[in-house]
Amino acid sequence: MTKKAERTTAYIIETVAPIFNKHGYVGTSMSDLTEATGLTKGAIYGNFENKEALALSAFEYNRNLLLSAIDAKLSEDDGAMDKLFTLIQFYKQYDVFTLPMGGCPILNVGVDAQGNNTLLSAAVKETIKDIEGKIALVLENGAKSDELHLSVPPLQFAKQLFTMIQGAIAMSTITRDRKYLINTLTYLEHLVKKEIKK
Amino acid sequence: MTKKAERTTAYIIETVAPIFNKHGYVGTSMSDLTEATGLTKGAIYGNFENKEALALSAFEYNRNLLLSAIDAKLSEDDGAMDKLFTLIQFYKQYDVFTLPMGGCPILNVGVDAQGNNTLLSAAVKETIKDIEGKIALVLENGAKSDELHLSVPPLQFAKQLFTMIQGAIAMSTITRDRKYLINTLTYLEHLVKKEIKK
DNA sequence: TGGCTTACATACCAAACAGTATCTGTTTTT
DNA sequence: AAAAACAGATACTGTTTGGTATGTAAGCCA
Repeated sequence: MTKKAERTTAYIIETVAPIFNKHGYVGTSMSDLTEATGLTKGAIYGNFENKEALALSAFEYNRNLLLSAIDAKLSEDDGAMDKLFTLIQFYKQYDVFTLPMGGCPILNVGVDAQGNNTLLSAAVKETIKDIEGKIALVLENGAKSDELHLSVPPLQFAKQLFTMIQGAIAMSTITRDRKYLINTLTYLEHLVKKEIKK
Repeated sequence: MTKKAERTTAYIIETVAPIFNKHGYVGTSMSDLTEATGLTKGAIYGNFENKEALALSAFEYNRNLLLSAIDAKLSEDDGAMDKLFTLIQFYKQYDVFTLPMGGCPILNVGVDAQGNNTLLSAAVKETIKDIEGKIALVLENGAKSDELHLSVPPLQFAKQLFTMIQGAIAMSTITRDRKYLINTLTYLEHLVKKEIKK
């Protein structure tokens, strides 16, 4: 059986992650967290060195949820083209997927931590690199198996695609209008088809 | 001659705008602002009702800088196509343009105020609508004069274009890598050419 | 230049901030 | 079941927060 503290640590992270993601690092106070968890500061500081370490763990938790979901989607189908379309389909619902974690962690933490918090913004950068790598891998395999053709290197195409997706995410979170997400990803679907399908 | 307080008010806004934009609303303390301006809280609260009103004025200041720059770029050329390319060229340098104001106000304030601050996030939404409208107008005129053809309504195309631009801005600010900006806008240049040029 | 007005500084407020030392009750191990 | 280890609550630290009442000096107009 897991030790008491381990369960508490996990519970704190789960509870706290959406709050940090929604209100930002400075926008989240320790008393917000004690209120949400029903625990005291003694309990939280017993499990985490300080506020920053907790925020970092919270981001990593959200990030893992996201990366796992992407991995799951990318392993649903066999063909590279199908993998891409499934991913696009996933991002069409990205707003409802990220709702329980308080929005897109990449956008929220990335913008929030920009400049102010080295650790957090490094973690976000790493996450972006991860996702771009996953997409690039799909493209590379698709190119190797002659399923698709690329006019630019796989990683560059992956970056372009992800940039546009992230744009749709940014616009729909800022305006709270999910049409940005749906319209852009529908367009990307058609763009990918036209651009790289053999 | 302008009255003393008017000049002070203007001075405060100019000085404070990049700070709010960079560190966010809660991330900016009144003492940050007294330090930056060299003024005291008495001076600031004599010119602004409260912190929120000051932050709103600060955003509006940055927003006007941005809108004016866009207007200037869009009136440089005559043709709709040229206007679009000049705009794209402007956004290729958007990072150096927004450097003195502490980054993109739409992205920074939009994400920061999301949910937490009704006034600010409404102002951001309004700004987005403004820019999309400006782009749509160019497209509409270009379509009327048969300079370009659109498969979707002008406003929808404008929204798509702006979404992708905003994606490039988001990625380059989060990663601090201006390649996202340059590559994406170079791609958009070619996309616009292929998609709507007659 | 006198006297009124306006602009800013000083000094202060209660509340909230992150963080911690200490104590107690509960697990866990022997 | 007793001892040792640990987890979490309580109560507190000094500092900083946004905001304000009052004092003072500069600006402005007659």
